[in-house]
Amino acid sequence: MSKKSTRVALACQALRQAIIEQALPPGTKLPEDELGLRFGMSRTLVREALAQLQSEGLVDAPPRRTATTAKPTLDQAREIFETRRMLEREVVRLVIARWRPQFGADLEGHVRAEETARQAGEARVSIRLAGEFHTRLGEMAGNSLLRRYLSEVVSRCSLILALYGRPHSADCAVNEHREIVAALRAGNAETAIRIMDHHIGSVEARALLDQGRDAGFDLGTVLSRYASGLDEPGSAKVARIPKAKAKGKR
Amino acid sequence: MSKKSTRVALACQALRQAIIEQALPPGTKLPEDELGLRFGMSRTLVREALAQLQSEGLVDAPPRRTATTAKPTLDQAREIFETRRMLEREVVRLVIARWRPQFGADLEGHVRAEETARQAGEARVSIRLAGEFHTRLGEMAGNSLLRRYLSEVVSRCSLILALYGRPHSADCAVNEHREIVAALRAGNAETAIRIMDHHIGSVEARALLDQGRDAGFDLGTVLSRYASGLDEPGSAKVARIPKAKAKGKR
DNA sequence: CTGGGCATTCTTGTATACAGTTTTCGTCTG
DNA sequence: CAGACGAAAACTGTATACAAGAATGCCCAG
Repeated sequence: MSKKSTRVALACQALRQAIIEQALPPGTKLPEDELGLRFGMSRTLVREALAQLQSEGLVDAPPRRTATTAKPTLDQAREIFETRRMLEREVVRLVIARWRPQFGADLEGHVRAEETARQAGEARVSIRLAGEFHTRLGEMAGNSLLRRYLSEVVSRCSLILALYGRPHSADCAVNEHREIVAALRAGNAETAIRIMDHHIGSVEARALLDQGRDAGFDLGTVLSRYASGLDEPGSAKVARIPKAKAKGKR
Repeated sequence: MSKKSTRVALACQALRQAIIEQALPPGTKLPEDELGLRFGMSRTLVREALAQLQSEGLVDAPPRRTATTAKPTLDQAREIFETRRMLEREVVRLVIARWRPQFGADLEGHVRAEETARQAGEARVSIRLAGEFHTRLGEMAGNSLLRRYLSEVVSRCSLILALYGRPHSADCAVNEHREIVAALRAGNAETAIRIMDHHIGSVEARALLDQGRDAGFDLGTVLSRYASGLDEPGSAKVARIPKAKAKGKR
């Protein structure tokens, strides 16, 4: 939300990315201490970040237990997709209503990037770009609240795919995105909505068909990839540096 | 969101209520210290509550300055109403789709309560009930995410009315609510949506027509009305009680 | 073995200390 | 008298301490 580029916002961003890109599978424990250690900040800030992510539905933080990456139930998943479909519909309407030629170029460029990533087999990048396509549309709708809601559901859908979907998702998605752009450009709202609905439907189907698997992974190594801009010991931006009484990873 | 009935949730609730009922006009300063004093908790928790409310759009908390009750711009107000209209539309559709006879009785009871409050001239209660009517619909839609989004926009609309609307708002609203219930009962989605749209439109018109006024009020006395369940000195639920180094209201 | 404590350890809940920023206000100067 | 300066006051940012609640594991009675 607010662009306050504070450290908690960075931590948030790092975790959000990691969760969305499915690097931290649903259910992964997120102990405040350890995150604080990794991010080079105190639990106070980690806790703030976790609260934020919880409100975005990416993290479960039940009262007196360790937070985990969210693990939505099938019912919740359905709700999220239902909501997403509504929002995307409205976004399409708004984008067409406010259409600028520049939008077309912009979106087409994005789709090209998706295609490139797909061909390169860059799963992680593909996933991110696929989400960003929708986010981008959300921006074009010119309603920041709607954009926020859309971003939230899109993120959560990534999470759901990680939980219930099959590993390598965004394949045909690229083509569907291309079709959507074409429909938008043509300015036919009903058509565009129909395609978008179908697109979401196919994503949902992919998600709710087969069951998830658990990959092996390590919290530390994964996070180190996402913690750029944080935890630079010599940053000197901060008065006191957390003591980090490293106890050797248990 | 999560029903964790912790103290911060209570503080949140108290502030939210106070803001929605327009007891704390937009722009009111909310210093962490003073809130902590009032609520009998430390800044840590107050801060958490404020963060939550900020994410709901009820509080502005710019980086290094005192938080205030939110003061949306006209543009933001328009965005919020636009979004609300979308959500309410979808809610109406869903409610009709899942209609139970009990819904009718429930809603009619609610409208009666609104009517009673209106006649009694209970402005504060009227405002709350008017919002709850929509919230109630949100529950009947059977989609908790959608419900959350709806609650959020409804709250924010109350805030907007406090800022830009005329003092005593929810008058004719009761009748419009009655019409909506009738349309829902009839099961005609298109009609119900049309009425709902008109309803939101009239609320919006009321809001964005004349400008706000500032009433006299005092943070302390206002909050004391909303802090029930908090700050009971003998509650003994907590180990340590904040020291409350009362410095006599400046 | 085998389930039920009970001690130990891991983590979270919450208050508080201290440093750094922003505001406020009074005073001084042109 | 307006604006500038500067010191004091009011707050927020962040780390940390300590208490208390879960989780884990171990030992013993049955």
